[in-house]
Amino acid sequence: MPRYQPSRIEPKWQAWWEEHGTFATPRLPGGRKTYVLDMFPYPSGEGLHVGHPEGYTATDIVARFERMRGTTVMHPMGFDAFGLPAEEYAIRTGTPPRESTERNIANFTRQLRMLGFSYDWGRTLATTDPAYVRWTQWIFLVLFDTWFDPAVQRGRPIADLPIPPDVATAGPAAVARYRDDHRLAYQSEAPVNWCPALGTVLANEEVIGGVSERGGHPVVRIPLRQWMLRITAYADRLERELDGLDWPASIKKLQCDWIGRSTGAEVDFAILPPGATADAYDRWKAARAESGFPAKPGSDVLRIYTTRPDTLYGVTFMVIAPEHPLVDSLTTAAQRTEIEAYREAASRKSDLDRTDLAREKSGVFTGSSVVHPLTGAAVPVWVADYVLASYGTGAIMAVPAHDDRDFEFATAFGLDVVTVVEPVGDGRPPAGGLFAGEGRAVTSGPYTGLATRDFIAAVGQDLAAAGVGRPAVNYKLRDWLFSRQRFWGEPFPILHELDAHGNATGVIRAVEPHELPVNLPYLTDFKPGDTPDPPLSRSPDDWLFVDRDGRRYRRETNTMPQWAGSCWYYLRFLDPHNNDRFVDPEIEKAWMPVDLYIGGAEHAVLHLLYSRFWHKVLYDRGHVSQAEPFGKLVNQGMILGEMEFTGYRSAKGGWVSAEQRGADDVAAKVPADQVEKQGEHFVLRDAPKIRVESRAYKMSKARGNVVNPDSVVRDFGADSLRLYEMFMGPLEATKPWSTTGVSGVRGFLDRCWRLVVDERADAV
RNA sequence: GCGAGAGUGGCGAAACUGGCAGACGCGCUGGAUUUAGGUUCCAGUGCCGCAAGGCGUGCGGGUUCGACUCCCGCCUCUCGCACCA
Repeated sequence: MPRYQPSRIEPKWQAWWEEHGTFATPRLPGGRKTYVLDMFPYPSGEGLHVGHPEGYTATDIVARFERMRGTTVMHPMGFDAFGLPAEEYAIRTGTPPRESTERNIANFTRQLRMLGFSYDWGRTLATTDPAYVRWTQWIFLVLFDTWFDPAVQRGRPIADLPIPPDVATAGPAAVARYRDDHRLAYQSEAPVNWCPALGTVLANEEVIGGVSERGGHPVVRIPLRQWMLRITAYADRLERELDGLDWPASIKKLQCDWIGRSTGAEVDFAILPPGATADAYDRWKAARAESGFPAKPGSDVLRIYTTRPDTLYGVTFMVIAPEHPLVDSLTTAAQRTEIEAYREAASRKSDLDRTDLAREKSGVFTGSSVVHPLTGAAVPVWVADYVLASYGTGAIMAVPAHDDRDFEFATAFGLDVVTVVEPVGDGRPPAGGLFAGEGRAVTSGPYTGLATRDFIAAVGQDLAAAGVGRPAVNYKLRDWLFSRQRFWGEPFPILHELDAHGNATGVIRAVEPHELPVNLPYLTDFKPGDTPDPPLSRSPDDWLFVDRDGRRYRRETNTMPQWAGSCWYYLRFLDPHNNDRFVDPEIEKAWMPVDLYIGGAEHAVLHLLYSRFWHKVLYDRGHVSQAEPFGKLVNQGMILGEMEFTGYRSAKGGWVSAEQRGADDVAAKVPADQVEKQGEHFVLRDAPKIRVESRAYKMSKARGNVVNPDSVVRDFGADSLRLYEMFMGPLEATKPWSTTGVSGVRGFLDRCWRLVVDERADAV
């Protein structure tokens, strides 16, 4: 018998499996079912990375094990193929993105087959397939056709939206606009990071220090009409329904933090006209006591949100965001120049800059004051960018004695600090005048002596009774900015009505479901332009303009973000060839939820939150049978490059120990076999006094430490690669690659082979 | 700062509900094959000790017939989040 030769064994059986449909999954499970899913890859031009097969091997083990136990197993694979790299490659080379994407998918498929995973390849899909895009667009139309009813905490058809009488009497156009404002998919003017040099809008993460991460070009914040998805309506359910899921605690925590629920109160501070007399405030107070707390604040109040209404007596100033609508009216003539300049500077910063760590506090006094609702005292109003317009009401009451940000600001600008809470128990005095914890109230009028919790309850009632406050819940989660000024994405199935002059009337309508998909037009030029106008706006007229019912419409020219396709692919795998529905309800009910979902932790928040959101909307509208898509989730860790050792050489050429190196000594790579471990440190084998530094880096082309699965399979075989990756350590851990480790595993497989095969015997 | 996770040989690590600690691999040592080096194969390898034996899962305590595993306190490291009022 011959030696163990994976290069002969593996392709033979892979061909056999394919020929015999070994891993084909029936339409419905016979008895017990399990759905084992990998996070599908983006088919990049580089091909598979050794990190991919780690999770894929883990799910493959479970899938094969369950099949052997008689379970019907769903184990599919597909491709998340829309996205920026294909588009940039297309722009560089002039190749249409669909061409390079198809080539990359073919290469990925070849590599995945070579690794011998037991996927049902009859179910494969790519998010870029027109037949798939059709249903992505269809689900978008479900979102478009849904409003969130807070009374029942669930999405309902837009036709069921109650129309207030004053809207109804204003005519059908007003009703349509009212509906548009309540849909889960809606349009709004949102400030975005626009980079003129790159001709594109950038994500917050792509802007560093006010310039683009790529190329260092200036980025400006401009308002732009955008499609948004009302994920905030589902914030409460997205948080609460994490409970029943078998997910790592850290991922649940991450999602909770991202949603960021907090409870507190909204409080109105009256704005009195300059020179108002004392009784003007009394009149305002009396009117408020009668009318109660208005749903929307008028221009006569500054509404704030606080989690600590018990610190109201410690308020020494107010801060509003530079984008707050009252900035103009609150700014006095003397302060106007300074405020304008500050606001201008703030508009150039991205959100990320503004929340940059350890930044010095900055701000400008508006010149105006508001009236404290409990004491009647005048409180000065400042504008500062540490207050974000997009959270709460965009305005805060500052309590420098009990909030470290307010404390920093007060210290920087010499504002008063008034202590109103003291710690109870060990009686430690607050350090540095700052105490952010809960305790007992001091110098707080009638509330003095109350514990924080009791104070919050009591003052909440009193504020509500006086019509100047109410309990409130806030979320860090923002609505999801869903449109991109890009070519390579799903077009929105939306038409904008035009008037006789070709201008948009503001009326929009959905493309009829039977007209889907709206395919991308053929464009020779899909580069982003000088303006934020999307590439699709340069489409040929026969794509761009359509006539319906005697009216002319222009298609929406933004495209959907890459997340769209990955939000529901796990449903399409169940019924990939269905032309009538996105998934057959009987099939969906039989297979869902996904029993095991494995993928990288980088998707802990975005992908997993977005798909849960879409799934809940589909559930509310009766299209799927369960509220949550993924039962058990496991996050694989990253595979780093081979461990690298760095030594230092002096100008004379001799080695210098790492901890004693001077500024002039140069780093040099040391081969691993010249290094050994001594206690806590690595040293040179020939000179054990010389310490070297050790570190494993992320695999990257630039560093040249990328390991290609093709060469690993060629040198050692797919089974050695798979077995090695499972032996590297815990799936969840971040760990370095080791080629000697792969060869060790190959030696182990060689030994296994010899246990059952006598290589010295003649061929049978 | 807040949160989560992890500390076991020279190294990556295993040990499922408390029941023979260190499977398997790397490295190292010895041997076989080879003109030699490399490759391949076989054996050994937690630490101390010639041995008998003793000691060992970050440190200190506790529960238990029995603790890597459970409880309390401390130390170290890694990862995530971080002006969200």
